[in-house]
Amino acid sequence: MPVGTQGSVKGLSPADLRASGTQILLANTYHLMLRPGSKVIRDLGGLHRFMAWDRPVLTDSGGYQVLSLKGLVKVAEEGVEFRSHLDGTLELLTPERAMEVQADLGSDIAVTLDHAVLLPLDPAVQREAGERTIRWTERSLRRARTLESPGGLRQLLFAIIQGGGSASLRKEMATRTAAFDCDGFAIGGLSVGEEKRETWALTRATAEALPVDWPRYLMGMGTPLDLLDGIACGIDLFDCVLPTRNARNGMAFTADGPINIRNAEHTRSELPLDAGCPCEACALMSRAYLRHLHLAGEILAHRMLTLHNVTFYQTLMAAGRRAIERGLYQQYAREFSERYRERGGDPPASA
RNA sequence: GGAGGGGUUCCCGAGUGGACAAAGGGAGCAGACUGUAAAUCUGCCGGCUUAGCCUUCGAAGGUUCGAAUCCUUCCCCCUCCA
Repeated sequence: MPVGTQGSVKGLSPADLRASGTQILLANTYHLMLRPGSKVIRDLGGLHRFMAWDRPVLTDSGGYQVLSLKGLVKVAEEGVEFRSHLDGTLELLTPERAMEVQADLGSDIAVTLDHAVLLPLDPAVQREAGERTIRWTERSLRRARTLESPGGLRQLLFAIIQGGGSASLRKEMATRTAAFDCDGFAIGGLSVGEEKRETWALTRATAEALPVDWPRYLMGMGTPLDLLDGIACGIDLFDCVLPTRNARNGMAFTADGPINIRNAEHTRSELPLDAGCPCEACALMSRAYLRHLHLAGEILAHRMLTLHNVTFYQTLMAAGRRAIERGLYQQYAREFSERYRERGGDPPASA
């Protein structure tokens, strides 16, 4: 799921997103609640109509903003108190309100409010955040069942699982969350300071404690290799800002590893970003041209690199799905990883 | 011909006797970015055998313990007047 925090995958139009192979987007409760306001979007027929996107949307509940936003005032049992980053207004985001906003937005998948924490952290505090997340999940789901979305859409509900850096706590939280009546599960609070090995151990522990046939969504990850590793742990859905944010910062993901388009080595390179990528940038544009656009501050650089990265991710996932259907996933993931890691760069322009 | 202003490290531009290899910005080079307050942020940016040394502030010479800063001559640019 490409990330479209404010109802936009920065730089891409709905047509671009369709061309990239994107099936579902993520948007954000907190940001859209502050601007333009969830009632405005509801009155305009919901987020799909508002942003001219007719495919599925998942909305994040705003729990991540506890970690990312400077304006956080406090996390209490009632909910999360924020100082709006737009005008300083004090805002209380409760589990109930998070679901009300998401119902107004009319996302296809709404997510419960959670209490995410950064690692490392005192185990007692990790437990506390996990327990609070369970209570908030219960409140979120109860409220969500009383709500109606624009157009009578039946909104699917995903429950977020926390549990910090402890596999046993994660397992327990997963088991207890699995007892709730919901449509899928989101694994939150990972890639927040722990070692990568830990990330996968925790992901696996969580996923194993969840019912097999329900969708599992690993929140906020990751790199192309992360996605392949995540799939191997039993994950079905991902979101991450890396392909879009890093595109704007000059990074392109390729089968031969990430490249920084600013680097001088691309000055005269007539190669595409990735010869195997079906995106418009790779079909038509050289690295030299994209480098020039980026250094010149041209908006087109951001659009084309974003289009490329999102297309690259979607192509990677589509190929992964095909490999799974044929029972060849491990081989697919290994071959991709080896090339991605080992070549780790571009052939010289003269080659 | 007369009056005045100015030449600083790739560029713009501070600096008017010691804290100056020289502020700041740009350009350039490299790095970071994982449920987006990010088209953002960080580092490097004269050379070397790097707690030091060498070369550098238009050129040459001089004053001084010490000069990008003061003096002399020269070269070059700009403005105004005739």
